[in-house]
Amino acid sequence: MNEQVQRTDRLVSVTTDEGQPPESGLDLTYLESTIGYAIRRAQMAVFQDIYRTFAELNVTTVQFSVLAVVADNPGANQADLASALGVERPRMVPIIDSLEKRGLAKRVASVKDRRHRQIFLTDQGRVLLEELKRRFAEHQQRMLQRLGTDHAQTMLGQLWLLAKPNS
Amino acid sequence: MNEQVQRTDRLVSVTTDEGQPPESGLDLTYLESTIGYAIRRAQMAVFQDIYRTFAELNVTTVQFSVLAVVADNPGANQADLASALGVERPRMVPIIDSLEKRGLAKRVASVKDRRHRQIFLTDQGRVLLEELKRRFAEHQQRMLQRLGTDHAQTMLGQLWLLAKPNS
DNA sequence: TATTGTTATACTCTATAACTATA
DNA sequence: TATAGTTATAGAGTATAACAATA
Repeated sequence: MNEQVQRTDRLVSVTTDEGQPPESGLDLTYLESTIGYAIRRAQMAVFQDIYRTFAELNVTTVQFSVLAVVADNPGANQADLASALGVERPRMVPIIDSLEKRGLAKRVASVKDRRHRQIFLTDQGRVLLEELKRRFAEHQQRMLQRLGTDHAQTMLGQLWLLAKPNS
Repeated sequence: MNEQVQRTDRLVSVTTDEGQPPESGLDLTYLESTIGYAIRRAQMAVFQDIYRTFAELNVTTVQFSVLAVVADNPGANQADLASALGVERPRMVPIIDSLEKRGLAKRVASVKDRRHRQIFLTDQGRVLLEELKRRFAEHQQRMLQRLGTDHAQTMLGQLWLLAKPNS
C-alpha cells in the first residue's frame, strides 16, 4: 500500500525529501506535487498555531489584523480596512462591532466626509495589541524555525510573488 | 501617507524587494512581514486562479481533489479521503453526493467491512478528470512562472515544512 | 467499546444585492 | 451618479455531537 511507484503525472519533479506530506494510507503523490494543495495545508497549519497562540485571549486572526492595522493607521475607514485585509466590506461590520463591544476599538463619525466612520483603538485596545504582538512574535519564530531561518526570508518573498504577480 | 518610515517592529527584516504586498493607501508593513498574512493572501490568489481554470466545468477544488485521489486509490472509503484532504468526515457526505449525482463517482458497499462505502470513479469521472488535470497543469505552470521556475521546487518543500513540521 | 457513514446543529465565511445617508 | 456603512440573504465551509449499523 505504501510501496514507491514511479509516477509520470507529477506536476513537478520532487527530488529532495525536505518537507513531508501528511501521513495517510492513501497515495497522495499527485496532490502533494501541487502548489494549491500544499499551500492550503500550510495555511491550515499556520493558522492553527495562531489560534492556539491567541486562544486564551479570545481573539481571531482577523480581529488581530484589524487591531494591528488600525494601530498603524488610526482613523482608517472600514472600506479601506476591508480591502487591505482582503475581506468584503459587509464583513467589516460585525468584526468592528465585536471589537467595539469589547472596548478595544471605537467608531468616530468623520467630520470631513460624514459617510465615513473612522476607526481608532482605545487604550485598552492598545494594551491588548501589545500582548497579542508579543505572542504573535513567538508564533512567527516557530514558523521560521520550521523553515530554517535562512530560508524564511525568501519564503515571504515567494508568497508575495504568488499573491501579487503583477508588481 | 505613503512615505517610507523606519519600522522597528517588523517580525522579519525585509531587505529584498521581490514580491510586492497588495496596493492600499494604508501602512501594512507589520502584517506584510507575517507568514500568516502572506500565506493567506497567496492562497487566495492561487485558489482564485484554480476557480477560473475550472469555472466552465463547474468543479470546485475539493471535488477535483477527491476525483484525483480516488483515481489513484480506487475503493478508498470516505473517512480516509476526509483525513487525506484535511476536511471533516461529515463534509465528505455532500461532496460525494454531488459527484455521485453527476455520475462522476459511485459508492459501493464494502464486502470486507460493511461499515465502509468504497468510492470509485465512473468512466465519465475518469474522462472529466483527465480534462481537469490538463487544465490544472496549465494553472500550475502559471504559478511556477510567478515564482520563477528555479525557486518553484524549493517553494513546494517549504510549504510542506510549514504544513508538516514533525517528519 | 470503537469506527463508518450519516444527520443535525450552529457558527463562520463568502458573495451579492440593495438600502440610507451622504457626497 | 457614486461611495461608505449597513442590512439582508443565500450558499459554502467548519466544528461538534449524536445516532444506526457494524466491527
